[in-house]
Amino acid sequence: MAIDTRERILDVAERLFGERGFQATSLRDITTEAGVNVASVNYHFGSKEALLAEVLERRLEPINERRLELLDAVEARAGDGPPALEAVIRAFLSPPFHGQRAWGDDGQGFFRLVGRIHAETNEDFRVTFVKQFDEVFRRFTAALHRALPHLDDADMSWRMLFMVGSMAFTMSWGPTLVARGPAAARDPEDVLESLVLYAAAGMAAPAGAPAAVAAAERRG
Amino acid sequence: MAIDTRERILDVAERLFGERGFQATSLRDITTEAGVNVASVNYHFGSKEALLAEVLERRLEPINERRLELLDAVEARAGDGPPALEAVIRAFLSPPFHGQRAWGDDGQGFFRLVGRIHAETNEDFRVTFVKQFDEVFRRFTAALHRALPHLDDADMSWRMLFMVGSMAFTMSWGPTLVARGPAAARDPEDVLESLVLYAAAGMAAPAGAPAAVAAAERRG
DNA sequence: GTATGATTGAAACGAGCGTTTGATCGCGGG
DNA sequence: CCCGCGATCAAACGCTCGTTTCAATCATAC
Repeated sequence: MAIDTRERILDVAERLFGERGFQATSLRDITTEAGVNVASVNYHFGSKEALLAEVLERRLEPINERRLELLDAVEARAGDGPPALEAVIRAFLSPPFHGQRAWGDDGQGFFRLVGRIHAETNEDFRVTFVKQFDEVFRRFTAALHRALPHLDDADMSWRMLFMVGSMAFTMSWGPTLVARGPAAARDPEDVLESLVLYAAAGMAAPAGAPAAVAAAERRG
Repeated sequence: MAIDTRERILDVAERLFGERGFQATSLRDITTEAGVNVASVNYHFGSKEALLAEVLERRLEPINERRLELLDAVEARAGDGPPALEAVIRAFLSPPFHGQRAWGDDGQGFFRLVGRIHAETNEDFRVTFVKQFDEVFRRFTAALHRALPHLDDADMSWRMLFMVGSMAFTMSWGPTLVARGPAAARDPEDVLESLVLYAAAGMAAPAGAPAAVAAAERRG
């Protein structure tokens, strides 16, 4: 009956998981809205968790591919020298923003889902989830190390966490912020640009002394 | 039987909500572990949602109070001039880090919960949740505007979102990161210090032109 | 000591969940 | 023509959930 049951399920699941969260969305919500039978989810995907995994993979794979492409270009441009910090960061941050009607009446599904998924789910799922980013993290960590040689491994890990946090949070709360405060309304491209500037400046901040040392220095 | 049933419930709920998330934690999980009857949650709090609200409020209220105290001190020190950017940001970021055994074997409960709660829950709950921060946001927005007069309202809103995102994400994923990469292990105080430096640099970044203008300029 | 109101307890309620089952449908190849 | 098979369907399964009920228990004031 349906043109493609699998795709219909994936589309609706993406939107509802994004709007309500994974746990709060029932398979019956999804299948009813998609106009398919409840059993078809288990038939096509095996389980609700597997459906979530496929929803994520369908979008994340091209995004991570694009990130690596852009990073390749940035590194090629840099030659043997250190790559341009802002360009590296833009290569990382821009793919999830593109091709998304990020906020507005529709199309927030995946955008919000990505934000949500970082905080929901259990520890096991986190581990599987992180694996999808292994190569991306490795490549970008190396590039950022070359661009910012004054940071040690720990500094770099934490600052990348900060950057991903800003991104995820923006994707999750951006629509809420835009809906509540018209003053903040912005084209997603502009927000991306703000985020790149912010992250680049944060990344480039001087390495701090450990808190204990800093406190001691403040004391004299 | 219990010394204080209410407190026992709140303690266990805080930990389990943090470890597993709100939806994934059942009242029976909580009451069993707390050694109290299932019905006592509804008796003392009214509902599961109300329990969550109280778990959050119990910690957030003193945190937000402390934020305002610290901001008062920073502004008093600044007199009529603009307050010190880094000090304002530290006033905002440090209270949730203090008094928490942020990572390690125990005591991650609230720390992770705060990170989670930003991404979980439905739109209705978000609105109620945000209200708790009304005064804090107003005060800090004003202080940051004085410290960073080159930013307009929209820029400021988005950058504060970026900052909160870094914080929330760090609280949620910090324990995971520390558990997985010993290289990244750090005292929570040190991570806080890194976060302050990162956020201060990001906040102070030059205001960007809208993306369309920037693209036009790149074209010449 | 007893009345009173707050608290706790065991049990059940009804609803919704993810998943499974087995019958049925549609359709291209022998 | 019908066989075989992937896809779909209605229905049910077993379970867990948040919440409610109502009797038992406790602490306290008279």
